[in-house]
Amino acid sequence: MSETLQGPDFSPLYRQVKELLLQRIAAGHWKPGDILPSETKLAGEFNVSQGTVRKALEELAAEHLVVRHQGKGTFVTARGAEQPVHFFSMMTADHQRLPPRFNGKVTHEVGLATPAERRSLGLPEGADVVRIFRVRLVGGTPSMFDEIILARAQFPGFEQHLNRDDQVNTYVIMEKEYGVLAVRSEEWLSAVPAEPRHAEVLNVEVGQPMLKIDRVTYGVDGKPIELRTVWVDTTDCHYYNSVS
Amino acid sequence: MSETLQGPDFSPLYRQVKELLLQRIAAGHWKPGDILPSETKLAGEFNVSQGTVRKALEELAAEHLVVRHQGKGTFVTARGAEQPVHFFSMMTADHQRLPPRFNGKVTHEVGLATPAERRSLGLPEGADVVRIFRVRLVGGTPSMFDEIILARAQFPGFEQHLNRDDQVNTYVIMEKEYGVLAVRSEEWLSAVPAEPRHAEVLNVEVGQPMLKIDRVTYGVDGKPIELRTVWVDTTDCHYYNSVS
DNA sequence: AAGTGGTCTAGACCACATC
DNA sequence: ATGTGGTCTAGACCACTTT
Repeated sequence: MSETLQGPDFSPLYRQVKELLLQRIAAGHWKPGDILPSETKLAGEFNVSQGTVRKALEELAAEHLVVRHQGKGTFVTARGAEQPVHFFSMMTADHQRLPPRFNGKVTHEVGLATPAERRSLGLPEGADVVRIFRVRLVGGTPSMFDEIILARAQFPGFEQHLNRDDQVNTYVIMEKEYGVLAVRSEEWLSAVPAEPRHAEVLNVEVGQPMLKIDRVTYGVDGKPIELRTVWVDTTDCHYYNSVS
Repeated sequence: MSETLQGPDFSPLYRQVKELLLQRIAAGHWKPGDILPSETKLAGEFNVSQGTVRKALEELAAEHLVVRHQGKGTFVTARGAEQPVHFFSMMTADHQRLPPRFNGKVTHEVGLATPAERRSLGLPEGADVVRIFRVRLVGGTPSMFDEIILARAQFPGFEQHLNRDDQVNTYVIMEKEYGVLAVRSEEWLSAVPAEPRHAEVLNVEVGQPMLKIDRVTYGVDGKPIELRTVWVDTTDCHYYNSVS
């Protein structure tokens, strides 16, 4: 790595190191929760200085792909009971995080992806998707209606995992069962009238204002892995965002 | 700065440097748009290494308090036509930024702050607030209703600045007229039925779903400077958020 | 040519966790 | 005692901007 690079695809050394680490994480060489080699070892392996490896790791940490602990080491991000998914923005009225809790009735359907779904998920024509529906509870009362859309080929049998527990997080399942790490989401919010199918299960009137959240979630490689729409009765909770 | 600090209020050198720079910006020693001394000069002044100053500046840049340009220098963040406020999350239906445009009819009232307003703004009992009301246009049609609440003592005559132009940004006014830099916002979103006062000016039916955004904005010193509630008709626009 | 921030290196010492 | 990441330093060279 000592020769000078100048080509059009030039990038700083630490970014090249970051890219290599990213590829190994994406390929499952290190799995969520695994410890990475120390800065010194990585520096030796890549023939760069420890400071260069450090800068690569700091960027990965800023993107929540790894977690660093002084005295312990650097670990691939793992979600679970201890480490909740950080990109979940619903809060109770008194600004507490919402504990994940569902009513246990998960339904699903398998079908051909619509053109819009294919575009958003990057799927070829004729691909199948799984659409999963469930209801989230806030303080015991049904308040949110989830519709989750996944590529069937990427997550075969996904819906079965959701039926096993009433508080499973879909991103934890993706991680533990399919080795797919959710990294980033884009969300679009609007206010819409409650539809009959929501009124039925959420104990609201048809037409009552609901917060609608359209979300696309991306994996380590930057490709979309999930589409989700959530309809929320915001009587008892809010969507929180801190922006700087 | 060579003696070892160990006390309960210990903080790394680069954070102390950052704090000093922050204080100077907050005090108006450097104003928005001003260039800061180079890393080398700051390092000399503070008797630390250039790398330590760099780390302080990088943190300030990450928080959008300064902007760095290779070959030119480091500048205090300035908002305006060129550099729009980055924490404005409403997008048109086709994912474009909304140009700021108001209908020009700004109304306001001055009154005693309510207990809730005092708590949110950190005001003493008996303090006055100004409440400003205006309507934002999306593609020419009125779509958003703003209620802006400010401490009267901090921003005397603020409402007059809003009447001068139909596309002024309140944070630009705070910066240019009062030397107050808005740095961070917290927002809470919910869906609510349109009230009569909104229906009247936004051309919607009473009861129609509206996106309600409650926002608190903080200044350089971390103290709240503005309360705002925005009611949005999300027919033609969405609230966008990218979360990682 | 001179000055700026961006990258890279090498080495020192510290704080923290584990053995 | 050892190993980890966190801080701090000093110096080199590069890329970009302005004079």
